[in-house]
Amino acid sequence: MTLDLPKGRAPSIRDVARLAGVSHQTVSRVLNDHPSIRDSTKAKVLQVMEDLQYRPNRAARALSRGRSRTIGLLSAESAYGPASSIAAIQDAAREAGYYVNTANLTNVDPESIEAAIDHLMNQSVEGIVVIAPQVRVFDVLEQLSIEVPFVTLSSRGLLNDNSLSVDQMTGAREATRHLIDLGHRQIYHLAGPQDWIEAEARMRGFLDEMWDRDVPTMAPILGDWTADFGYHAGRELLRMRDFTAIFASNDQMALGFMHACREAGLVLPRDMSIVGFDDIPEAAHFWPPLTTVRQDFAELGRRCIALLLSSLGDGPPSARPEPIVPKLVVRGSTAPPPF
Amino acid sequence: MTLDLPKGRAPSIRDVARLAGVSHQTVSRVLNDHPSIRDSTKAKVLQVMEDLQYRPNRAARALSRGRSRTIGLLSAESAYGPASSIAAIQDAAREAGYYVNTANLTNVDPESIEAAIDHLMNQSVEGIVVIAPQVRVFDVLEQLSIEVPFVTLSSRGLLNDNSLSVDQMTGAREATRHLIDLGHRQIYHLAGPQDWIEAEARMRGFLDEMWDRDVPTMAPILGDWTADFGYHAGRELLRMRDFTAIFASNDQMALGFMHACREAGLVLPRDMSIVGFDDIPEAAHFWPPLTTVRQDFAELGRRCIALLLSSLGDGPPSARPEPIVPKLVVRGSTAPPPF
DNA sequence: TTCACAATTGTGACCGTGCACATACGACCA
DNA sequence: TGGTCGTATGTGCACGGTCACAATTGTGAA
Repeated sequence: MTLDLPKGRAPSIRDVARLAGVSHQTVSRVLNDHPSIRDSTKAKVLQVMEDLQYRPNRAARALSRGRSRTIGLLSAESAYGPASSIAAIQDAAREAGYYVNTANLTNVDPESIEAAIDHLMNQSVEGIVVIAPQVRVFDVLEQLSIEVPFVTLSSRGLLNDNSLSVDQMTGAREATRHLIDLGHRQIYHLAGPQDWIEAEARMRGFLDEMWDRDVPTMAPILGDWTADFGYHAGRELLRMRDFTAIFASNDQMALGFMHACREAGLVLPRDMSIVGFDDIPEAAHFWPPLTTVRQDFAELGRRCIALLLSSLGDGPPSARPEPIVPKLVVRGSTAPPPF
Repeated sequence: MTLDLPKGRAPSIRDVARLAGVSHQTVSRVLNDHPSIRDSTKAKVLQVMEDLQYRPNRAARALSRGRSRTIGLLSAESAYGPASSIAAIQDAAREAGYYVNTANLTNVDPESIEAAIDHLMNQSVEGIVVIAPQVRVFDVLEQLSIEVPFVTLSSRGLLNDNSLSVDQMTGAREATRHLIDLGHRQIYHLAGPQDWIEAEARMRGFLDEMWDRDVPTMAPILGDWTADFGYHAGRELLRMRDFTAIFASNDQMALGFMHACREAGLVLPRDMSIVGFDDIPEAAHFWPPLTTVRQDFAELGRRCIALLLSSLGDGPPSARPEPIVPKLVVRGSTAPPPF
């Protein structure tokens, strides 16, 4: 006495209801774990669902509830760090029953940013996570007056204060202090691109520490995060050997700089001390192994979702979270100055 | 004479219709670029949409059309390569008017894989892209009998033949040939994890080339892609200096191996030749700069979406695409053997 | 038994859009 | 003048869930 089903169409709660001999509303209740359903009824319905390979239709649910359970992720194609936060974000969101829709940003001109946000808004995302740490992106976001809660992964107390970050300044200060403590007095800083928030914070940390310790500073070099840049900058800088240490704003640039040093015949770390930032997994195997600052990107990603969910009214009303403090990892690329 | 709108609710086509003095269906036609609409009518409707900041409701659209315009991306947390394909996939999909939903795979046990696929299916994705090149993932996929078209990024002609890949074998053969041509006869292969399809293909390429050139092979070392592994494996291998060259299955392991070489007092490339695979952006700045095999991951990602879209009936019926051929990049980490 | 009340289940409308079909309008031809 | 056709627009319902509310059943106390 099997009733047959409309073929070519996925089964709906009404199909399930008919076969289970209940009303569609009862099926809906089973789906949503409504408290007052007789166990026997529930079992029967679940059995039919199983038989029919029933899957709730997300669009219908979103439509009738007015909630999409989707989070948008705006990410700028970029370095190691963000990439490892992204996985954490997706995992955390999924665990909380949300879907994640990603939009990539290849350019940071206002049009692209707006287009990407638009793309996300068009799918009725309930919240947005922004991992695009360029200053410019934030400026655009600020003007866009986005209608949904959003969280940014960077350290500027702007907008709705929903921003999270690693405490870049402290990390940079530690790195700088380490060099000063070793006895270095001529220290360059290989900074990240001017318009990156992280780059700015690291540079500030460097400058502040130098200032506090009364060490005369040399103008930072503005780079672009790549190993290539570190290499070329190194070639330039090493013409005048007027420094004994360098603090690079990320590990890639540090690597490129090391390359330039070896090419110039320097022995590391005897002739030159180098500190990086990020602690990418390869840093321990550079030659010499790189002294750097470790950040916990995964933790950052998880907190990010926690914060967003609390904005959405889901999850605990997370207190304004403290920034994650990064940690200096001393390896073989730093030593006292040669004289 | 502005009619006011229900507040607290986003405007719908009916709201637009009312204000524009037309029927909701006319508004729908404007949205979908229906050919027979008077220009004046269309302009009027568009104006009202603009005024109201109207956004079509995606859920409603998906429900009524029965299409979600969403693609699922199943990705295994992994190395450099896939990461750079992902951005390309997302861009290409967005350009084609699709949304991308990502599910990460942290474990590759069958339950996790099934859960991830389930997560994607639950949002009514129309197709799935799989970037999870472990053999196991494919085995599970094969058994799961997924109801939507899907494309995989790897070189096994299985399932619906919708798989794309870089021709790993050819790349590996070229790398190996390069070492043999330099005069090396004792060559180790530092392979990737057994269960990765790429790892297998590269190992096969290595073995085939060695065989064809009548060079006796030594058993490959099975690694885990990390620089750490390359380092530790290197320490072991270098106890017996019974080889003059090594072909590592990715650049990270090559880096770790170089670390071990220097620690053992070897001068590179004089005492040891090393070839990697992938050409990550940092490889040119290793010490010495790494000879490696370059793959175009972005192109791979783009083709991937093209293939999936054609399965979905969108886009041109792309002919079965040829695999992308990687290219050997010779740098400073290879030289003739010492004797 | 009978009533109050809680537990369980059913009914119908609604969410916002697209589809099938009906209708109105104008042009053109016989 | 009437009929035919093509363009432009309107009407009503379906999509698959959820919500508010109504109806039914079961349980214990009076």
